[in-house]
Amino acid sequence: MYLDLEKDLNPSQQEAVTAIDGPVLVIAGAGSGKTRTIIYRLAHLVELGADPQSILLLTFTRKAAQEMLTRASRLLGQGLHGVTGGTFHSFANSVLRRHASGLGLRHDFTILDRGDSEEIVKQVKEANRIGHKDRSFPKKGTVLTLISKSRNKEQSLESILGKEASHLLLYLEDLQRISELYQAFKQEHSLLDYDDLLFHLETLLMERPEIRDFLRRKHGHIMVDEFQDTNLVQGRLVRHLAGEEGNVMAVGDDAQSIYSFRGATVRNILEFTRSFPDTRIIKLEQNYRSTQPILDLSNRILSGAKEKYDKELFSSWQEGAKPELLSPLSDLTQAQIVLSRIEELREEHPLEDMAVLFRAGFQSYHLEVLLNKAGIPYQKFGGLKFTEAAHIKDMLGHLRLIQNPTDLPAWQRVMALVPGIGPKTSQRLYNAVVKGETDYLEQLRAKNKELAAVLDLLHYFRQNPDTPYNIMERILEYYQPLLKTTYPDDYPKRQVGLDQLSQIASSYSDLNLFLTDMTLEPPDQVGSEDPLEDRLTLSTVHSAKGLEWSAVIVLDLVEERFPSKHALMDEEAMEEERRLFYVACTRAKSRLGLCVPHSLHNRYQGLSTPTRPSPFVQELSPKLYDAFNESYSGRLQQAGRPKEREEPAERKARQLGPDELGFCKHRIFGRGKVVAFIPPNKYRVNFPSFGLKVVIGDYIELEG
DNA sequence: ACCTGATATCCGATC
DNA sequence: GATATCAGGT
Repeated sequence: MYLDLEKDLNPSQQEAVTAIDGPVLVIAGAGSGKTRTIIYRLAHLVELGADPQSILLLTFTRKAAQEMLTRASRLLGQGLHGVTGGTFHSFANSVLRRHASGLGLRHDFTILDRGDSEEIVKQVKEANRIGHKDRSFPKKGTVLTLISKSRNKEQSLESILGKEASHLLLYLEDLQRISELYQAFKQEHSLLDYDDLLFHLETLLMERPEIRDFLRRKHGHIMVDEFQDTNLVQGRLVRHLAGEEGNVMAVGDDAQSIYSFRGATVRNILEFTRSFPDTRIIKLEQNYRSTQPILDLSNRILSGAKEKYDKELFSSWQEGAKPELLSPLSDLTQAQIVLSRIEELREEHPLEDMAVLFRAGFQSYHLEVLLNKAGIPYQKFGGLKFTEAAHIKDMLGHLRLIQNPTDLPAWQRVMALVPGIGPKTSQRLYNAVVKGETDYLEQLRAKNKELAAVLDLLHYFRQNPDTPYNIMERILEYYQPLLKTTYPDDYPKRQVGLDQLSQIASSYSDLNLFLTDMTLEPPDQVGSEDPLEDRLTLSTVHSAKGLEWSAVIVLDLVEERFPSKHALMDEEAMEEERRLFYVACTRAKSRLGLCVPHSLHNRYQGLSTPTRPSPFVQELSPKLYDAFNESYSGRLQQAGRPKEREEPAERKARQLGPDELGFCKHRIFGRGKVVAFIPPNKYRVNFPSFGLKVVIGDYIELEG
């Protein structure tokens, strides 16, 4: 059996598949068969006799890599054993494990997830009494975000602060100090965060040319997917690995770049041709996914961009329903309306072929409640991850501590579970353990039976290594009772989570590998029920990247939500929001719904605040969609019919007309965007550095 | 001295 | 829902 490229692919795709010598840059529009092209290229390479081991496929998630490999082997009718496929991070991890000693690292280093890194930030901050009792000192999460941004964008903390958080500039020195202490702490205790994986790999490749050359020889064919979302180090890593004349293919779409917040830059696409002078550039512009009406609307979103994209997708399917603009009265009724729309669409499409997309994880809460009530099964991507739940972290903490006794975040978690031990004692114990001072330890052990039991348990497994599953079974014996006391309300749910973790663990024989996978590629939100069940997808737009559904509904297309309020004052950020919206719309094959609620319910003020439609929606010509409004009876009504009444009765704040809403100046907060008027004389204003504030009218000066 | 529970504030997207 | 600090108890 061999591939019929001419029958299965269009000419551009064929070119991309067969250009296997030298560097290739593929600019692949949304839905242009990018994945298909990569799959055929994989298969084609192997068919031509390339050793699968020589292929390196770098993708955005491991899931993506795995899916491509499975589909390619199905196409070929043979397994593709030996292909290295995964994320930059997982690739870096496996190289570093093998060559850790070359960098003065322990080969069993621990990888920190975000929460772990925050814990370390907190610890160095407290130990050095930085920002002590200062309420306005940035929180550990903010501190970590800034440090990581600085590293990812390879800019000084000062310039990051100046651009994104100028109100924190007065803490610059403290933040720099924390950053240094954080780096030193990781180094000292064999801990690596996500950024370290990439930078350490780069160091290794530069300092050890023999290792670099070995990898170059091994991976004669490199493919990089989602190239628009790689950051500077990743770009350099590709260059190091490929060499100047390497057989490297980068696939990306500058119009879909949505990760600049973590340092991704389209510069990598632009500079690809400079790094590899003989690059062939291939464009895929024919869209095989969406109907023409959906593409028309999507193209229109891009045409409003500041930076122009020199492509316009055209569809293979002309016919199709126009996108729908749904305008519920509030975000609460939006959930209701989306639910009924899904039930209608269900007549045409299975649940698994539909998705509801949103900007941030919490935006689906209302809908989730209703879906549960209505008994509609769903899976959610983005938002809280399986491994971020407290009980899972507790369990993994024990395992990590067995593997690396100096893993501080794990230590803190485990010790916090022991009665009578709080943060101070835990810290002191940790210091004693690291320094090998047994006196203090013994003293406490004698007093605290529970402490002795836990330490003995950990010690036992260090002496007698066992499978992750067996270790977990043993730890559960003592953790299970704790679960009930600490989570009296929802421990059954958490019990299920632990069972799932056991299930996953049972397929691993190596503890280190299991732990690494849990941080690097945490399992998708594990549904409790049958995995084959027909389920609706709820997802953040970011997590929906690369995926497609027949019907897609996008929530909360109002200012502050989508675009996010963090982006309102920053032009570049707004452009990224625009591309994000573009990505959301181009996920849809035949049905697209855009929701623009008239008001948002504000839990903490206990009232509904009016909204303004997203500017990206406002600039769309009404010809591009059919509009429906929610009537006061809760039903959708085609727009253009006589309206019943202007304002809902319960609305407490008056909606400002578009002309009245503008910018204002505040003596302390600076310039901000007026979001709403709250009678009698207050305003809700979004200040770029301070966030949303309710201010009294007398204190601000309205512009215009 | 330090643990533990109560209370106010804020909330983006990911490996 | 989480984080950080405060107040009360041992």
